[in-house]
Amino acid sequence: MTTREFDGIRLEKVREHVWEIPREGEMNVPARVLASESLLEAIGDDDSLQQLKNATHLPGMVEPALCMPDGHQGYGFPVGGVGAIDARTGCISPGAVGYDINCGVRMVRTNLTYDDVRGREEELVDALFEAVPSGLGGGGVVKGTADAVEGALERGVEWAVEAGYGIESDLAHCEDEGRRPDARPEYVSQKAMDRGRNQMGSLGSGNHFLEVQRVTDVFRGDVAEAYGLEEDGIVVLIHCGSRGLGHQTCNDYLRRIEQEHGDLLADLPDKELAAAPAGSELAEEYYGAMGACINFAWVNRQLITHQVRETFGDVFDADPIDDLGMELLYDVAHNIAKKETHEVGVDAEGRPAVGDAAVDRDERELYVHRKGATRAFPAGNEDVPETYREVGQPVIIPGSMGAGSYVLRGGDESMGVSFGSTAHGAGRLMSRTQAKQEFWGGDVQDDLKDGQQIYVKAQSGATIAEEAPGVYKDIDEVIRVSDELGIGDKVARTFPVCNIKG
DNA sequence: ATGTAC
Repeated sequence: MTTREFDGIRLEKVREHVWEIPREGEMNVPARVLASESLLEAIGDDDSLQQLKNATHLPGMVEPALCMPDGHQGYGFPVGGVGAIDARTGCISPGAVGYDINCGVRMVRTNLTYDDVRGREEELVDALFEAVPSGLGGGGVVKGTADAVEGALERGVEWAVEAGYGIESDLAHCEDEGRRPDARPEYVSQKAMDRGRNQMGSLGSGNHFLEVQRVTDVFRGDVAEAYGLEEDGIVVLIHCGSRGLGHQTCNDYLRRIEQEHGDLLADLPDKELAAAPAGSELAEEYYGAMGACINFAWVNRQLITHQVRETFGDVFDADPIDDLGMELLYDVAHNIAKKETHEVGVDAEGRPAVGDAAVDRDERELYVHRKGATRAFPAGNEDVPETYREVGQPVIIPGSMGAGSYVLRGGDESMGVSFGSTAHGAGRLMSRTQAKQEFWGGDVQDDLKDGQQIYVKAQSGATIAEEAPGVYKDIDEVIRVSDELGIGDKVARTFPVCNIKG
């Protein structure tokens, strides 16, 4: 048997791209890493494996805890982690969702080709930079009145479209149609709402960005056609989340868990995994508040989409919808927990079980935590919008600003292998601190422009250094693993034209 | 990720 060991954690190769940390001690289930040998080396280089192992201690975890091929260490639970926990007997963990609730990415297609934008990159990047608020702190597209914040939290994209910031088809082209049915705005604190108030329609900082891209490769022509993608076509990618509002909400509930459920916390190997027991008031309140933050993040990306459409309309002197065909291709969340029903192994008494103890499979309602992982439902799944149901859910996976991105479709194996999930990006190779020691923002910017005709404009040079292409794993390798496992199939590849950052 | 710290 092929094995690998990192800092005393041993992994056994189950099959190609699947590595298992066997169950031992207090682990409820084994853990699995979905990675090629080279990606596993990168994942084993930080604390991800220990964090993944720790997460198997969470009560009610069913089936192995998973790390996607782009995984790296995060707060308590790895970024790139998927944890499926029984929604009746288990728990829900804010750290396994992430501080940036519904950080996610959407792609807007256009009728433009690369020839239409070549030579006008600087004009375009300047106009977008002007139109889309970015960077730390406040300033949004709309005035965040109490009614606006409330509408966004309660109704998501539906609110934004009714307020004039989108078109009807935007709703269907968004995960959950841009609205979590179980959102409970009353469980979002006043402090969180105050932080979100003047951030409605703002990119933020860190790895968040807005990028104009050209399609360089089409791998599955029929699926690309269903998605409205063609080689040489121009698309726009928007990557951001719920800003201060989601961050505050995560923080609020972590503190409340510490105060109200210290007993559960004491049994966990890492305080950062703090979880509210399923069925508790706190679990219900966090789940409802998180749903509202999810809606807020969707509104955020929707308002930015509106600004992008207006800007393209101005720059190309055309109607963004009728002439430029700027329809939303799809919007995916990659920091989220949702109640979903999946098949899990059960023992003779019908209790969730793994390995030899599992004698049958049965459906269970689970809190599926996807932290830095993207839902990737296959063709035929009823949660895939009707227009895409025959080909599978679009999965948008951004790479670094020097490498480009991928559009995948949910693969036929995703439900059985990864609770209908795949990777969410290239995944960091080093910390932000280390990145700033290795790179200088201005140099990175010059190299991208001179070497690859990629025009980057950012609020802060430090952010460019933190997000330098060399800070990330190889996106092609991440996607290869997803494709070969059959959890997310390659549809098209894009390459950056211009990029704005916080 | 984040009014980059309780």
